[in-house]
Amino acid sequence: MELTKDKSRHHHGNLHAALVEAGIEILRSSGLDALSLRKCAALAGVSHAAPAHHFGNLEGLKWAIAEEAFARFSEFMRTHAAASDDTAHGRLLGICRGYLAFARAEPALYEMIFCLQRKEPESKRDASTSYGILRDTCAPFVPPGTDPVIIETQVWSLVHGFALLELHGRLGDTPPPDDAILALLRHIGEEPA
Amino acid sequence: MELTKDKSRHHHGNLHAALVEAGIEILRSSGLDALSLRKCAALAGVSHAAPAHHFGNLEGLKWAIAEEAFARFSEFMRTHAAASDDTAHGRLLGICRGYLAFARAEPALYEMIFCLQRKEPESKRDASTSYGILRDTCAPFVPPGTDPVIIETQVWSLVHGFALLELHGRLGDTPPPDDAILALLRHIGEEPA
DNA sequence: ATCGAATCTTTACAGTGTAAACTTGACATC
DNA sequence: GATGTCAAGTTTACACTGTAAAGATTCGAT
Repeated sequence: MELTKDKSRHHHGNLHAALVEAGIEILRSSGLDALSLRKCAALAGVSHAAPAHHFGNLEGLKWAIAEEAFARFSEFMRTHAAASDDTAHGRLLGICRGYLAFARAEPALYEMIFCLQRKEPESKRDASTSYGILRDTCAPFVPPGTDPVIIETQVWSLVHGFALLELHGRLGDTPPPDDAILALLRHIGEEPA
Repeated sequence: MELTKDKSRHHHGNLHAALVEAGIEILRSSGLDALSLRKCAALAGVSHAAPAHHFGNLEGLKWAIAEEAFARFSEFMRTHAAASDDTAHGRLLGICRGYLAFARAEPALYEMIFCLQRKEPESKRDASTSYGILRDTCAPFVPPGTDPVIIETQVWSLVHGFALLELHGRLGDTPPPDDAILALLRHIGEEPA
C-alpha cells in the first residue's frame, strides 16, 4: 500500500510529489472527506507530521494537489475538445463536454479543485491554463467592445453548476443529457448588452 | 452565549429546534467548517452527545439545518422576485436575482444546503418548495412536448454555478454583474431541441 | 571535515465524531 | 398513589484529526 519510501533512508527524496500522489489516490478511492494529512503521510510511508514541513497545513496540501489536478483537468478537456467539430461552436461544446466528463470521471478531484476557497485574490482568473482554454474558446463569441469575462463566466457558470448539481445528487437519478443543457449556449454572444 | 436552556431541568423541551438554531448561528458567525456537533450542543447548553439522540450523526444535523435553511431560502427568493417586472421574463430574472442575493447574504447557509451530498435519491427534485418556485417560473418557457426539467436545469445550473464560483473566489475581485450573466437566459426555450 | 540548513521523527495536546452505559424525568397503567 | 416503561440527556471512553514543538538525521556548501 505504500507508495515510494525506502524505510532505511531518513530522507524521502521526493516527498512533495509522493504526498500529492497519495492525496490523489485517497481522493479517488475514498472521496474528499477521507482526505487527511495523516493518511497521505501513511500512504507515502512517512511520519504523520512530515507533510506540514512541505505544505504548512491541510489547505496547503490541498492546493498542491489542486495544482496537479488542474494540469490533468486541462489535458482532459483538451483531448475531449478535439473530438468535436472544428468550428467555433463545435470547440465550445467540446470543452464543455470535456469539462463535464472530467467531473464525472474524477468527482472527488473535481470537487477538490473547484470548491477550495481562494483566500488571497492571488493569480486571478488568467493564471491557470485551464482558464486559458476557456478564454480562447470563448473569444470568437465575444461581441466587440464588451468584456470577454462576461461570456467566459456565462459558459463556466453553466457547466460548473450543472456538474455540481449532478455530483451532489440534486438532479435525481436521470439528469438531462449534457447537450440539452448546453443548448442554452446556442445564442451565446448575440445581441451585446 | 447559550440559547435556551434551563440548567435546572434535565429535559430541554425543544432541543431539536434549539440545535438547528445554534447550527445556523455558528454557520453565520464562523462558516461551514466551524460547524460541529459539539459546538451546537454547547451553544444550546446541552451535553455534547445530546445531538446524536435527535439527528443520529453530523450529517443528520446538517440535513435538519438544511430543511430550515431551505424554508428561509424560498421566502427570500419569493420576496426578491416580487420586485421585478410582472412578466414571464421578469419573474424569471427576479427569482434568479433572489437566488444570487441569498447566496451572498448567507454564504455558509447556501453552501450547506447545496453542497450536502444526497445519499438516497429520496424526495427527488420536486419535493422542496424552492424547486416548485423554479418550476412554476420556468413553465412559460417550456416548449410544448419537451421535458420541463431541461429548462429548469439550465436556469438552475447557470445561477448555481455563478453563485458558487463567486463564493469560492474564482471570479476575482470584481465579478461580472448578475444581469450580464443572466442575459444568457434571453432566448431560453426558443428552438426546441 | 565541519557547520548549517533542510528534512523527517517523536512527542504532545486540543478538538472532533461516535458508541455504550448510565441517570433522570415524564407518563400511562394498574 | 405506586410502579414500570421509555424517551431524553449525561457521562465516559475511544479512535482519529490537525498542528505545534523539540529532537534526530542527512545533505550540501564551505
